[in-house]
Amino acid sequence: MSVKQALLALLEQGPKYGYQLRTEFEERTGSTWPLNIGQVYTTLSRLERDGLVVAGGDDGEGHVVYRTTEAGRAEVDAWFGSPVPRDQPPPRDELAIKLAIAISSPDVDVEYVIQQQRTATMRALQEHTRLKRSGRAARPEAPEDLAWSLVLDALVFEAEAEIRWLDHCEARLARLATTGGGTHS
Amino acid sequence: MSVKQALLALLEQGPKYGYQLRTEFEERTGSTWPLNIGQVYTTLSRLERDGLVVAGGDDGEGHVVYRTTEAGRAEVDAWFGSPVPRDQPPPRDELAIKLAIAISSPDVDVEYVIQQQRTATMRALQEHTRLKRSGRAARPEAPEDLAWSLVLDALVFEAEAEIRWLDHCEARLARLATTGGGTHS
DNA sequence: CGACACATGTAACACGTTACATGATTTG
DNA sequence: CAAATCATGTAACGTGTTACATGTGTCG
Repeated sequence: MSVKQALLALLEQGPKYGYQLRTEFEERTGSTWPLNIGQVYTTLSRLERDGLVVAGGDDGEGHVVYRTTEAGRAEVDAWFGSPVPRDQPPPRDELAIKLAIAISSPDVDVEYVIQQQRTATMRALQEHTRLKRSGRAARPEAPEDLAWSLVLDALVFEAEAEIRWLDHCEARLARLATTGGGTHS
Repeated sequence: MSVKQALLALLEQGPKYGYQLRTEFEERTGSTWPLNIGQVYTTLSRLERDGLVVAGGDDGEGHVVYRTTEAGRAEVDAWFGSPVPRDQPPPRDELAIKLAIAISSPDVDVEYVIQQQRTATMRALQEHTRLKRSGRAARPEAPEDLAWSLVLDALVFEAEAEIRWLDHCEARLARLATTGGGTHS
């Protein structure tokens, strides 16, 4: 649900062809989220079918160039003008679901699950900070570098929150084990 | 990619039928993520097709009862035994993508986008804390209540991290505007 | 020449959502 | 009786992934 709008937003800054869209998408997010070229073309077909973009208009090099329509422009404005919905059913959080089910399952060593996850998340966190230190994002001058830097920060913030939550879960479970709690189920 | 494993894990605690699986899933996650009943049946069909569950064995009330196979049990063990992958391409973050593209787009008021999002996320955060105060999660005694409590905590931690990130973005952009930066593009 | 990047697609599949169809049982 | 809940499914669609097919241009 985000590739569609992202491609549309990129197209609004000037007509582009498919391969170019992938390149620009990856540049602006610092190659954090690789975008399969196949998906670019299928998404463009659907956008065209829905009247949000039109193909046509040579760029003098024989590329299949797309540009936004009025409806497409409206869609982009709506995207930027409204927040990503964070109320109502939030997107499913696999980790939270996993722990929730693990807790009420005998035969599952919840402590171990938590420790495994923390190790993995900390490794990811270290990789993100390493990238920040070493990359263009270290001294962002161009807007694209700033964008990359901020994307990396988002990943860092998310990872830190996840680790804090895991610690929190561990503490709650430990307290439950020592005080009344006892065995579950 | 999480409903499949969740249903499988629930089935490993005893044979169940479709409707029952939805109820249990929602109970254990405190109705945070409603699960469409249609998806339960299609997922069960696919699990059966893949040899992870088998249908059959009456429960004495004419329900279509499923139970895990050996392969299904292995799948569940693998799920609990390995972390949710947080390295390599992390799942696409719509908000991060949106801001990254917005930053390198003239004609987009990034400040406004950030403020809109912060308002929405703070509203969601308040709703989560309200639920925590008022619900069963306030004094978790049963394991399911603890699970719900922890799920709510996860949502709170995520929302807080998002707000911190938005503040961070705003600060970086403000600094860029006052110091050298100037207009982009 | 051979490998690699550029460039455009198609097909098959996985997962998820919504809406529809159908019927039994329970409860006000 | 009417409405709600329990219960099982199917169909159509949206989005995303992987793999395959095909061809051009460039560079060592």
